[in-house]
Amino acid sequence: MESAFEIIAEPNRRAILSLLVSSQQSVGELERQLRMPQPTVSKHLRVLREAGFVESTVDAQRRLYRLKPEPFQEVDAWLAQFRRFWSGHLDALERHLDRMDSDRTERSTPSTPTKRKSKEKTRRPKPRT
Amino acid sequence: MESAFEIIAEPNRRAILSLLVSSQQSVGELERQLRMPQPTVSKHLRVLREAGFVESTVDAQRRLYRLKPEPFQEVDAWLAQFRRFWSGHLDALERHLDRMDSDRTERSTPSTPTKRKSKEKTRRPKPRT
DNA sequence: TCTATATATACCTTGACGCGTATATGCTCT
DNA sequence: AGAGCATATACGCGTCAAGGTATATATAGA
Repeated sequence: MESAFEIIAEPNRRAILSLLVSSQQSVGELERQLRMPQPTVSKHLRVLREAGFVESTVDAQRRLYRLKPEPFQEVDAWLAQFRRFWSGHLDALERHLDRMDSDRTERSTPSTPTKRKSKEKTRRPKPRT
Repeated sequence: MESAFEIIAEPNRRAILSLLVSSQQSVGELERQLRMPQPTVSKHLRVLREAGFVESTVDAQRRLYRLKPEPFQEVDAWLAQFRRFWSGHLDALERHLDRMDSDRTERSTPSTPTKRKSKEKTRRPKPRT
């Protein structure tokens, strides 16, 4: 349960985060809105806190939880490498064309030199490195 | 294993996706670069394919896998609601002020009418800040 | 046809995670 | 001090997913 990705894999935790985006909330408020037992909420909040998604302050008997930005940025940073791929439809088209091409020409691997000929089959008894 | 979030929770799957961002790859190429057993790679690819992250075409005995944009967009869409929060420090200040206010006014739950039986007090001897 | 290669799938085991229940801790007011 | 509320934690359980090993399927070449 280290990475931010595992944290947000849980639907209830995503729901909690979505609720906290409007304003900070106490455990009881989250509990009521999400209609889930209090221990469940507390436990998810603990996970979220330890992962740095939220922090809490004490208000009498309550704990007020609010978001922290860092883990979101981490996720966003990872997602960024794909953004150029899917946000631009240009890229999608590009890849589509590239694919049709490589389907026939038998694609060039980035690492492998690819000395392939036209109709040369991919015959290549590659020894396992 | 429905949501896109659960899919990218797995580190090896994220690694596969990151490799595919440069160009499409065969299972064997991924296997070598990631240094993990072939069945593992195939299994992860299957999960990724069923979740719509990748698609494959046949090249002789090989399968060439490449990315598909939709699930990434889904993740990004969810992340978007938090973006205004972490990118602008302004918002952080806003939240801080809002919090101090809501401490006193005691927010009302959307579904429950909030029957504060006694007059609301919300004692707060230690604001902690 | 037989063999080597490339990928997929089946079976099993293990460990982690989420939930429910019960209980503990902490705070406040009377 | 005692009661009541708000939250945290401990424990047992069921499930599910990931890894490993073995095997199945498909394709190409001799």
